[in-house]
Amino acid sequence: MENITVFTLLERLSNLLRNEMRKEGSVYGLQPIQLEALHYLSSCNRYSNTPKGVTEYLGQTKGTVSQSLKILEQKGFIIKVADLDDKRITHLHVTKGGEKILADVIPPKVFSQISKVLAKEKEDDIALNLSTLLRSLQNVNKMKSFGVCNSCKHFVKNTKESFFCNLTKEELSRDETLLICIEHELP
Amino acid sequence: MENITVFTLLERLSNLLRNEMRKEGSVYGLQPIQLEALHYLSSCNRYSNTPKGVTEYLGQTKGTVSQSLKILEQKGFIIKVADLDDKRITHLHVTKGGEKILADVIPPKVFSQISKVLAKEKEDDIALNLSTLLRSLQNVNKMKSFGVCNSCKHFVKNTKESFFCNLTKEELSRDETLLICIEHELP
DNA sequence: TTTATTAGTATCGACTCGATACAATAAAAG
DNA sequence: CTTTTATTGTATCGAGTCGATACTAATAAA
Repeated sequence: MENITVFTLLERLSNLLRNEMRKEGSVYGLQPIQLEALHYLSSCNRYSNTPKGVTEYLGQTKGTVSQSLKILEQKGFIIKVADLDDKRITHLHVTKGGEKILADVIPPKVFSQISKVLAKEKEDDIALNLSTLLRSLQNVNKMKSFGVCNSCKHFVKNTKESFFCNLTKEELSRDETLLICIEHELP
Repeated sequence: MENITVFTLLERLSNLLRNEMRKEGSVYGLQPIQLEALHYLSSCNRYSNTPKGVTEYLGQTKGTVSQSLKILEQKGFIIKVADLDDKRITHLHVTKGGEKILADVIPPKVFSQISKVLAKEKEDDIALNLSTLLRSLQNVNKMKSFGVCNSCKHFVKNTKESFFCNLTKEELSRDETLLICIEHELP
């Protein structure tokens, strides 16, 4: 057993990841944080694809996020759509161009090759452990969980094809139930 | 089993870590990257405590690292010592002040509290998995391993208290064998 | 001795990020 | 129904990151 702490290991993995993101993103003139924002927007639901959502997910100030989103918009990777009910809210949609870049860049090549080196069970085991670690940190920190819709305590499955959110009191499509939600809470 | 990839989980943990480092470091006017450099310097051996070592460990360009080190020196957290044999080389030593800050900041509070939430075995399990992941990524990337001296293929244990490096052909103290080495290679 | 290579610094421009200030809208309080 | 407060988002500033480039000094190789 190596006597390296979970923290130190995570610190090193974190650097590796960030450097790789920088390398991949630079091809398209995107910074790591911009790629992460784009990645989030491509996998969150209609309650979460706002500047506020990105802000809370990335843990930065709204001013900072506003700038990053401005650049993503200028480059044509997202478009802003005003909310119909609340005029303060802007929804951010990833464009075809944005999706294309994400498909090329996420996950970075170094990470996608891991599957070839590690056994499937081992990879699942790692994912499970990382998941446990993340949940623990979120609990200690009293942070939002940002889980997928169908694992939320507000999620209701009426029939095989009818889904409902008890918080927003709205119907949900099948695809939507697989997306990240800003209001997610574990049962 | 959640269908979130290892990459995505690591991305989120990485953000959490970085934000926490920023928060902790800001108390002392230090940026995340500066804390990481200081952390590395406090746990590496005499072959590795150079600007070059920090550069390779953090995966950045030497110009960038040179700037960060300049700030750490100005703040009195490290001192520069010229190498006796090779006049191009500078060794970086963490000062008492630097050690003090590290003890306060590393690991960030959020991470040290994890031990209270998770069982010891679970934490060890996570560390083992992270370690496997890191080694795999380093292999695929053909990166340096930056392991501790006594797990290196150049390490020789003569007697119970006599240690030797077959690469540098030098004697090693007991304490040194527990430090990170830039020349580390797995057997 | 000449020519690479290595270790490190200095400077520049594009970008991040927190802080602050601000505008617009919505919700709550009176 | 008006006033106050909270929420959502943008704009601007300064300190700092980071890669690129150019540079110096010292060592190693030809």
